[in-house]
Amino acid sequence: MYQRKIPIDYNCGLGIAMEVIGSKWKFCILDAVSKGIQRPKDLAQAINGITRRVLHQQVGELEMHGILGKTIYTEVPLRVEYHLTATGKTLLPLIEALNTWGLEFSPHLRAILEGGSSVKALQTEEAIM
Amino acid sequence: MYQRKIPIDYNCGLGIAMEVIGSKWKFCILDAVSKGIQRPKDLAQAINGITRRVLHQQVGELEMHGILGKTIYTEVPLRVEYHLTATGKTLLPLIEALNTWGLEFSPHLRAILEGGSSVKALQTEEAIM
DNA sequence: TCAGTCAGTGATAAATTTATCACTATGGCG
DNA sequence: CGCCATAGTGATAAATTTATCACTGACTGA
Repeated sequence: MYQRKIPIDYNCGLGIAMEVIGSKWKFCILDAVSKGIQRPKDLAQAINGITRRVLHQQVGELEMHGILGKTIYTEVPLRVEYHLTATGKTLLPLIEALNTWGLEFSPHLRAILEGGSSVKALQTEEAIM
Repeated sequence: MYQRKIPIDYNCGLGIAMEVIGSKWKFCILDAVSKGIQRPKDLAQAINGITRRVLHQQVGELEMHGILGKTIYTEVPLRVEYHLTATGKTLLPLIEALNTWGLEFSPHLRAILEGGSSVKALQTEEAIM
């Protein structure tokens, strides 16, 4: 794994949370696992846009951080399943809340980024006094 | 601002949320602003480790996304204040929750990353069946 | 004029995260 | 053996985010 050069601030809860779950795919992975999708192959199919390589990287970090657990069944063909640990389960409400917020905010972001001339309500509030 | 090459998925709430608040400093900035620290200079002092340049970048994005509003007082010396918009305020509970979670998780992360030989409870659960 | 405060910008480098592509390894099965 | 499916790794490039450093600009007051 990548060896950090800038140290983590263990006193900033937000920083810690970001370190553990703040990446492009981790939320999605946890969400999928919580819904019963447990095998790498299925995860890769279920999560739109992720590649096997990246999935492994992210899952590996989640496992290392104690958010996901891994079970290897020595069947043929090989079967591997990931599951949320107790710690991992404490994240679910946060994920759900963030997802909900994001979906609500989505149209605004789209309007802002795509030069929405229609939606102006939430646009930059800038005032000169 | 940086021009994305990989497009955003507007259907993934988590992705949207990450786009808007998922960065090293944004949470901290919002937290500070919500506590009444509103001027750039004060924010730069209050947030440990951030530089003026980066602060401006991040604040600018938050403003563009409609999370922060900006008021310019044409006094001397110039005074600028940022404040949470209505949308921004909807983020506060999430920030609080993430911060709390992070602080609770902090010791585990530290133990894991710093080769903790003492704390083993939450370590990788890997089983072979 | 010169230093001092405050807010901000431009160019660029460094750090970090994600993505690509080509591989290895195990075992079943025709 | 050759080919399938599964899970995984190594090397490296590309994308993205953060950091550095030197600036501009407006204004005050000595």
